[in-house]
Amino acid sequence: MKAKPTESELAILQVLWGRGPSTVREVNDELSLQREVGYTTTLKLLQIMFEKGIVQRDESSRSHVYAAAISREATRQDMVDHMLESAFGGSAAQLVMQALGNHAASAEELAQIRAYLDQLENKA
Amino acid sequence: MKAKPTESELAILQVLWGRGPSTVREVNDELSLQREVGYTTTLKLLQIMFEKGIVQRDESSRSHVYAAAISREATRQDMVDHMLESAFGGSAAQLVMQALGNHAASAEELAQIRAYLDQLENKA
DNA sequence: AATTATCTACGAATGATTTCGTAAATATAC
DNA sequence: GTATATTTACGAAATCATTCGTAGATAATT
Repeated sequence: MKAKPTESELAILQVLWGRGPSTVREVNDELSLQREVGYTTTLKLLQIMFEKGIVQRDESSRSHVYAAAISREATRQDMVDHMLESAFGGSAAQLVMQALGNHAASAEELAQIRAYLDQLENKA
Repeated sequence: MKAKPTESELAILQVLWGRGPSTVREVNDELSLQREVGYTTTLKLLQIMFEKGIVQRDESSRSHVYAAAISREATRQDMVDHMLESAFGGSAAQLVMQALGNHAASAEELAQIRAYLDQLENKA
């Protein structure tokens, strides 16, 4: 099952991952902090995402409660895989260097990455 | 100037970056190796990309010759930046680890990344 | 009880992307 | 020179993503 949320869907998933299960109102309120978005627009998107199986919902109360049905991890991985395939010729190293290049990671982040590399190599 | 090519446009850019300046026929022949695509579809896409300024073209011969007008590097960077923003909360380290996680980089690639980290830290 | 507010469902408009058919011009082959 | 093939330009259909208005049901307020 490949997760390929659209741009708007991803924004909603971010809210659900961050807040946990939420009503349309709650999702819309948080989205509205960033950009203007109508309530029924958020509602419609959540309904579409429900049909697609991207979110699940609890209909026991009048205000349905939506929750992400795909994990942040898995979604990120699918997005990275897709980008690797479509733009980096499958080379993770190329992607990594591009990501670090113009994006001035902090010393702490760099150390974190080194530790991760150590872990990867010890496993092999 | 933000480069945000669509999926199809990216596929064409890949061909142009790989082959250098090419005719519609040449681009279409290469694309056809991967998936079925009509000649006029490729033509139309290149015309649209020309209008958008994504490619340039030489009309001196009857078969126009198209070339990428944006670099692979810059395009990759824009894509990475966009993904960082939309899915990784701006954390390059998170993206890097996600990219290395399920994608079993070779020992050679890992070494390449280490060298790149060294270079980054020496510069700071 | 009547009014107001909130929520869901639905449909539809808008815009972007992708695809390809057809016509006209030009070149190539017979 | 006539027929065939190749190429460009154009338009338009098909699909997808985004947005929101309206109607109807339910709840809350007065």
